[in-house]
Amino acid sequence: MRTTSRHSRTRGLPACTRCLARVQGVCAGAGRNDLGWLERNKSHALFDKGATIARSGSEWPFAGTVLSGLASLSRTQDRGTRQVVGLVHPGDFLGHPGRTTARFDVEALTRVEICAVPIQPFERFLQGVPGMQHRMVEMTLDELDIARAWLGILSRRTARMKLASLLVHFALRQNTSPLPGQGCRVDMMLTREQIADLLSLTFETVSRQLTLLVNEGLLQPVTRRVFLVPDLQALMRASGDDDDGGLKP
Amino acid sequence: MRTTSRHSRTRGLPACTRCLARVQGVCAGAGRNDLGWLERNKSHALFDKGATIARSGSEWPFAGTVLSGLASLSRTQDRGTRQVVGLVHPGDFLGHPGRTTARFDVEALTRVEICAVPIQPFERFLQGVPGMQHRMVEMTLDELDIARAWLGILSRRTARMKLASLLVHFALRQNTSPLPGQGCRVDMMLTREQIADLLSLTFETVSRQLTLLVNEGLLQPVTRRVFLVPDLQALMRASGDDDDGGLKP
DNA sequence: CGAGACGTTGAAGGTCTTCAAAAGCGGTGG
DNA sequence: CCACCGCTTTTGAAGACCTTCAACGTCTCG
Repeated sequence: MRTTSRHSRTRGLPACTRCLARVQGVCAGAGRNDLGWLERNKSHALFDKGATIARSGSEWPFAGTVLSGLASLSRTQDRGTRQVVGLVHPGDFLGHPGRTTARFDVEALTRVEICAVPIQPFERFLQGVPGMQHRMVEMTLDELDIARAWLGILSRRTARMKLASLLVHFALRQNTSPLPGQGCRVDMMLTREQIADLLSLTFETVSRQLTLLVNEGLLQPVTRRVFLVPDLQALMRASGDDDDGGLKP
Repeated sequence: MRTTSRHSRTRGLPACTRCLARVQGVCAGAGRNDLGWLERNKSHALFDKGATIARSGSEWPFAGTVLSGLASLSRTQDRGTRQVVGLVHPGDFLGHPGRTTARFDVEALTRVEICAVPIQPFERFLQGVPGMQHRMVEMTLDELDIARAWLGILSRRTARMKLASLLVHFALRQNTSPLPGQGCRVDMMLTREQIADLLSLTFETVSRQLTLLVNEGLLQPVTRRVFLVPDLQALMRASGDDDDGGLKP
């Protein structure tokens, strides 16, 4: 298995104009002319599952947008124990303006595909495009909101609630407009062990709670990591105080 | 008990030049001349314990720095349940540039004293002072780091570890330079119930774990909410994987 | 002092973890 | 193709941990 990353110039990358980052990512702040600069300077970075994308304390290798896969931001505590403090989904941006060193380890939880621009040219580029500068600030604020939303997941009291919250989180990230009452698809992309890691649980508990949710009809297994959610509202209810899952008269 | 806030013009406020915000807060980005503007426009806001400082979705009433007390940022879930997503300590800033509505409820956990500036004049002021603009971005990034550090506390597996983490968090915020091997003082400022709320535990568990930590000599009670930490390193060890509390041979 | 909020302690029960075993799935090579 | 291997997932049983319900101290302030 490859554990290193491969960079390749632009090859295989979608044109900026049809990239998802154009709509929701950094590039939403770029004008049409600026896109040309990005188009010329971007390159493709691939990371295999388990690869380290950035290490806490060391320099950010690049600024970039995740195109596919899933990465985790984690802190390594004093001794060995690792704590995940956030997830990076497709469309999310990696790197911060004015901050050259990483504050957290970034690890590829699955195979990860990134559209990357070398950090220094990007910084200089930012100076000249006020729209993108402003966009970067906005994105930092968004990131803050996301970190706090993530807190809301982790701080749930029971394993059931944590898991339901995480499923909802993935569902909302993967389904652009989940209609209420409409079913939707959720790809966890992770092993039970990785999920357990995220939620500070054991993989056995994750497995048990998942089968419970399936038995209750809140989930339908498609593959082992992909589920159908028949009723997202119901799942959201299960992620909160849900003692009345056993309906009270 | 008063539940509303009182604003009073500058009276009782320390001069900007000797304010802690000058060193570590927003104002660290301000020049000497800019301080004059702040000095003229700042006012004093007092909130009693339990008072709402800002409500999610509604407009920020002001931009300001907390001078004393402790406030919580919390999300109100779909139904009733409230989840704390962060703490605001003295020296911390409230409000965001370019974002006029609050994303979270801000509640005074104790009596809170704030040095406030009306939001619109402050926004205009920011435009003219590049140093402070930059400082605001930095502070947002810091806030992000703090939110993620907070995640590290909440995601601890056992009540003992959560509590130890929170104690360390407070210790580091309240003691500017805690020397290793040196004792330090921690003021929790909160009731057992509020602590339990923060950590998603019950107040009984908090009480029990605190007495355990005291019995082990990791804490010495000063008052019910103030403790002496004889060995901060030891407490930090207790906040991680600490099975060897029962020393292994 | 008496009331009310805050804090401690005990016992029973539920949830999660730990240790252990076995089954399912995906590859590789004979 | 199938046997085999490693990794993932499920399931079971025992025990640790946390919560719940309840009673009792303690502190503070009118």
